[in-house]
Amino acid sequence: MRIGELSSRTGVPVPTIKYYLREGLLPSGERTSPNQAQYGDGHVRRLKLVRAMLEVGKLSIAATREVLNAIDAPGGTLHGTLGAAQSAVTAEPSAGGDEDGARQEADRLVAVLAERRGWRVKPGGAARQALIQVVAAYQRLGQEDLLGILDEYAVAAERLAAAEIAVIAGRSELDGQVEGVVIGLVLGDALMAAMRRLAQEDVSRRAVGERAN
Amino acid sequence: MRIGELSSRTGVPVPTIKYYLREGLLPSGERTSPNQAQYGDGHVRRLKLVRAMLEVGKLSIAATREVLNAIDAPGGTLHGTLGAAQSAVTAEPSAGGDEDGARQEADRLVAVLAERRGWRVKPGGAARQALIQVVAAYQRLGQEDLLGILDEYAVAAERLAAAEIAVIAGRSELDGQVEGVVIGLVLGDALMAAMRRLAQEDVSRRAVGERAN
DNA sequence: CAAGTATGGAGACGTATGCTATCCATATTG
DNA sequence: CAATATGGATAGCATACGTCTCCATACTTG
Repeated sequence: MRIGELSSRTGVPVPTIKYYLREGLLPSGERTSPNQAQYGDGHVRRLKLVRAMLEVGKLSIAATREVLNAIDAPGGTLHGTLGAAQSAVTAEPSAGGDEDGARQEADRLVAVLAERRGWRVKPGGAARQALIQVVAAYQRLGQEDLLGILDEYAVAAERLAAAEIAVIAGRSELDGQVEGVVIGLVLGDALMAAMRRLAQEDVSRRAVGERAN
Repeated sequence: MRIGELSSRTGVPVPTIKYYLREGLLPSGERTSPNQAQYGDGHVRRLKLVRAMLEVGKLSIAATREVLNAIDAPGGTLHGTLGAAQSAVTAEPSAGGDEDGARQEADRLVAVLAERRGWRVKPGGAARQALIQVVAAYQRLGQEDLLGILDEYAVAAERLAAAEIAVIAGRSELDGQVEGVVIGLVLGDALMAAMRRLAQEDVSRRAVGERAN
């Protein structure tokens, strides 16, 4: 198929597809003449993935490109791909000062948590740094009591990660596994966020005892 | 204190504070003369909250303003404030077409889920629409099997929401409660996302049997 | 096979966002 | 009293994510 059909099959405007091609989010089609190219089902699939990461996952173009590179990297292990994708989606923490020491306190809290849960995670890893940042923010806002349920979050995260990996490990082809892990990573955030809102709405409605929402 | 001290106490540059004042993210100080104003601890507090929502919560200036308005709205119930804050942080879904019908399928799936969990949530609510969007994305990407663990997500979300509300309900002043609910909403997403990455890292490391991370 | 439309490729252009910089008259400070 | 800071307002800047315009070439439709 040519670009027009790729567009109509995915709902993505032609100029936007051209833009993605330029940005390296989509491999170019197979050239049949100097200015003609053929696209296949793989392009449709990839384009849908790109849109999902951009629109649902709210990734930037650059982050999306890095994630795709991680997926496409040949010979990577699942674990390696996940790590690469994680650092792609986790913006590093803008190196702000830490006058109040919340950063160090948070670091300690996270270390204790990891210990308690038996997590062996890289000290300098993107995921860990991100968590430290968030915990520090809670502290700076004087919301230490909310950090009391940190373990609830941890348990929830553990269970979800385990369930997700179990589903993905059950897939036959490796390609599907790699893609699944990354989709679970990127879209999973959005899924959990939406689910949390829904649950909050319900719990808060009950707590307040409001009739018929 | 004057703006300079407000700046040094929060680490936010003076021009940025001025910008926030203009954008209505921060109330202006108490004028002592035509071009002098006094800021207090409330301003420090509010400014920290603003920064946390922008940097950690990744909210836009506009969303931040709406959330603050929800917090400041007089006479709102906790439930009402949560609802207002939720629609502020949940961008509406850009009204794209749904040629493939994934949208309808997702809608049905979410309805069934809500039924199964006993959730009474607004059909047109922002949270629900967001979830439908995410579920539709999974389907469009052919990741239906990952939706098999939707209930795990739901249970996790329920537990977290309940724990959070319990902590907040235990607070004495209403102001603290309102702020807590909103912080739990905004920063909670970031917290859960970071936690998920950490757990994924650990689970994937175990699954792959890698030695010493 | 002629006329009209679509394509690939590349650069210019547009819009939104989140700050920074510059001015300036007035206040404060050393 | 000279140097610095303030508030207020306007202008400028960088980044991000597209969209528009061109153009020579290729399809395709009557």
